[in-house]
Amino acid sequence: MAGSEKQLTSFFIEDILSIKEEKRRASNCGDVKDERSGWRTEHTTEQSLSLEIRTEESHHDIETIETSSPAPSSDSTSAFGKHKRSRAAFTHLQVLELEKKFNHQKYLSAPERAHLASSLRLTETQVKIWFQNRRYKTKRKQLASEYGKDCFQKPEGLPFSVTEEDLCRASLLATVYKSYPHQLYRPYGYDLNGFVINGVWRPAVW
DNA sequence: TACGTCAAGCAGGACG
DNA sequence: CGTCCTGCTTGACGTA
Repeated sequence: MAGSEKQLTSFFIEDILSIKEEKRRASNCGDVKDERSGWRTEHTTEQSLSLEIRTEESHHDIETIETSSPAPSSDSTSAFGKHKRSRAAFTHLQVLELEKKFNHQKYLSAPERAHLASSLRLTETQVKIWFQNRRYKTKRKQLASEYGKDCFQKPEGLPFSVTEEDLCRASLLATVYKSYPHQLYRPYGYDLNGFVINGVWRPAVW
């Protein structure tokens, strides 16, 4: 088994275990997620769906769980008509499948997105936003680690002692203040370890 | 209760 | 002009 495949498999195992643990806690303690938000309880109960997914890696494992993700088209206004934003919580299995797809390709075509959305009982917009956020998250982490590495290579340049964690946090702040040159920004043409053809991410060795 | 995480909102740009 | 992208920001929620 290849290294990356092994890593992916262990990731799936961890996730499945965490799902089981969450289920166990839910059955022991009851649903406490919505204690602080009556609005969310009402909303998600209406929108709750049963999700059944057979993963490619574990064909013997069929998980049926409740998703608390509300459809974005659902009404989320208060009695005063002021918009109140929801925050859908995707299930572990939904995230698992999204991660699996993201691991394979960083960008989805419209048909791929539609297929994934329907198979996960999500909207296409939710899948699109998830991939956008996921790419941004990956980039932030990459920038953080690179920035941290650079700083550790020149410890004499720092006026005080800092940990690697501090540097990672600092680099995140650096992105906020747009510290990297705008000229390096290539919206569609690149990714961390590959490139994009017709909106579909391809690895560098593709 | 402060803080971290993450889905969704928003602005602005590229592209067909 | 519509769609999708990046690069944040916002706000709901979990947790230490």
